[in-house]
Amino acid sequence: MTENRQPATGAKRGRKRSEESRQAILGAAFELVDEVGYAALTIEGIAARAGCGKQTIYRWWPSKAHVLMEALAAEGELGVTTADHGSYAADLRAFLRDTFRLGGEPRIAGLLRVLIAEAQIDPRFGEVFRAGLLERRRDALRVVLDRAGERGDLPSRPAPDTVLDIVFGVLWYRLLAIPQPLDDALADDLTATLAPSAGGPA
Amino acid sequence: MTENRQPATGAKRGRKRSEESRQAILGAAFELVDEVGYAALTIEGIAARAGCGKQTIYRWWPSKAHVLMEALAAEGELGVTTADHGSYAADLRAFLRDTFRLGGEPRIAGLLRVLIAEAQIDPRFGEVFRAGLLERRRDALRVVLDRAGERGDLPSRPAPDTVLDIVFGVLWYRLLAIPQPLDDALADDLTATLAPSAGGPA
DNA sequence: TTAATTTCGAACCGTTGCGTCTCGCATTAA
DNA sequence: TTAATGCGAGACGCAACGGTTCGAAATTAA
Repeated sequence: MTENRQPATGAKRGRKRSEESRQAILGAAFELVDEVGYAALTIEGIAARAGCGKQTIYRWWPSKAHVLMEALAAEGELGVTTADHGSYAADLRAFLRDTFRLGGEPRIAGLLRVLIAEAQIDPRFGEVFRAGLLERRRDALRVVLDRAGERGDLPSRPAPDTVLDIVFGVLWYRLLAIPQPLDDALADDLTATLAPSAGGPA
Repeated sequence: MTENRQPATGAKRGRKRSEESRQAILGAAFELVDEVGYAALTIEGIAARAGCGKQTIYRWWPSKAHVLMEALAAEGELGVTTADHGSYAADLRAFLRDTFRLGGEPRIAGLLRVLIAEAQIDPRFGEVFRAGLLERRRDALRVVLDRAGERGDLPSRPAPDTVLDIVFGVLWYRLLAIPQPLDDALADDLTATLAPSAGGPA
């Protein structure tokens, strides 16, 4: 064990981590996975394209999936949109359209697909992925639901947790099962189903 | 190319395929994936446990995922339940409960998870999996929806295709994203949302 | 300035499983 | 019988893993 001579607050001793290498690695991984596919993606290949040694990757990431997850966060900034549009239906509709548009980007969609796949196969990565991505998205939608609850705007029928399951369920199912366009029509159909007060009378 | 000397109807020449080996392989794969996990599952390991040569596996299946998909069909018989219960709500409720109960079996759930994961990573297997499993399940639920349509029992609000996406979306999302029990309460909540005529007045 | 610490790129190596191939034997139709 | 096919077993070359070691460079505390 290294003895603890540093002051409790950071200020480590030696050479700093190279931000340049970090970005080169993330960029190389993002490009390569698109060119050769996830199965053929290798740490050695990433290192070669990034112009760094394998060890520099192994030092900071436990697997290629971890690299890609960080690359996803770096390249496709996940804009969480939970602005207040005045009503539950409007909020939900906006959330769905934005989320679907993001999930419709082919590069993003491809990454999401292989990452959730790897999360099933590698339990260690699964934890990171669930906490770092899936739960965050659920939290974002929960903001919308909580606001609707305070407004008294929330239908009683599908329980809030069920709404979460339906929204993200449909999103992921379309990505994984039968790749289909994730269009606005689906978003509106879902909105009408989950927030009937919008399209109906009143 | 082998010349076509056989009569058009089967009746090949040489030794027949060993049904004993086939079942030994499927059983070994089913056991091993549970013991060591999908990532550590190897063709060599399956062959060793089944007491057969590697070639006997490679001759009949292109990958371990294909083996497991056949093992799933062999072990967990997928009972598709589309009996007529008199109303759309009752049919849907029964379908959901049965499907959820099946997906709740830990062994089955584990297999489903790794198979849809592999389908994302290996496109060749993806086609087989979508056609042989995902589409079949959609077809089963479509029977229920078509019958409801003929009865005039079908709500206008969620389009039939959207119902498919919601039902299977929630099912798969629960399996993949946040392993939760898939209980009857969820099935009933979904039924009430998709077939409101049931819980409501009239 | 100096010494300690840490990262860097590069190379090496043992292990593992893949996928192909070959062997000798068993089984079956012609 | 003869030809064709499936079988178990195992050898083979290949690719990638993942862990280690090396010298050089960079950074910071003393």
